[in-house]
Amino acid sequence: MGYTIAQAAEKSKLSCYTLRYYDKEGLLPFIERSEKGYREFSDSDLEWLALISCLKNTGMPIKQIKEIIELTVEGNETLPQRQQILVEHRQTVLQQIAALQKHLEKIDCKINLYDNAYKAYGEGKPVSLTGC
Amino acid sequence: MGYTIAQAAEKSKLSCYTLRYYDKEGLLPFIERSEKGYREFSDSDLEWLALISCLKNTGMPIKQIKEIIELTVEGNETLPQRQQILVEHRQTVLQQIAALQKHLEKIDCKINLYDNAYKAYGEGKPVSLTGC
DNA sequence: ATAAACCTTTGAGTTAACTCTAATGCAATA
DNA sequence: TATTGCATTAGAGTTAACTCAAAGGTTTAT
Repeated sequence: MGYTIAQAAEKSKLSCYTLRYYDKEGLLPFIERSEKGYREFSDSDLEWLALISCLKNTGMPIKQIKEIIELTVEGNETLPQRQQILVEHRQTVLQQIAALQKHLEKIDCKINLYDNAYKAYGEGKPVSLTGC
Repeated sequence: MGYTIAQAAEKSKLSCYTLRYYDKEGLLPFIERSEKGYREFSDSDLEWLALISCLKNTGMPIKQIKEIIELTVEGNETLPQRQQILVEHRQTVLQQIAALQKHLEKIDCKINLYDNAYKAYGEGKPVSLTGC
């Protein structure tokens, strides 16, 4: 019978609104409909949603996610292209992690600076916040 | 004399539009003005911009960045509050990195799966994309 | 059988963070 | 001194990704 949209929303941790929006944007062409037009989500649909969430949460725009879906619909000949998109996206994720780590260093340095500055302030010495 | 907005934009790698927008939003209360009303950015202003960019690029909303600026304007008594905001933000950055690393694992796993799937497809065997 | 709780669609509204346009003024140069 | 290029402002427009409201049909429980 499949899951209702509310059940799929709960399992995927997305809202019903978001699921309908994704459907409207062409991200869910594989979802079945009941006689009366209700969406019926299968377990494999939920796996797709997990991949979509993964890509979205790593900054892939919905338009590019849609490209992968469209290639998937075309069939197995497109497996290399789909993989290529993932390989390129993998690189951007690595870059995001590296950037965050660099930013983290700066934040850590600032936190230290604030410690020193507050001590200096308490002792009536000149307070400096520069250095990182 | 200080830097013009175009020079500050170049150095900070932000656009003039963005700098004016940040000013309008209250993120740059320390910027001086020339007689004729032109902004004059100092080196210390550029350091502030670097911190603002760091916080923005780690997902801090402009409203919260503004809070830090406002505390700074209040004086040295607010050093502990400002530090506290950074300490809490540090935690969110750690969580972002952890989340990205988890997503990266899934992407890596999918890339592998596509390899196997394409081989199976080439050999006329059943193609499966499930498993991660 | 009727109310409550689902589902549907279309299309409008929201939010953040820009991004640009228009009108205007100042500055540097041929 | 006229043109070119940079500066200013207010306010409108853009974009992505939702988020919701309205109007209606379906299902479930009393």
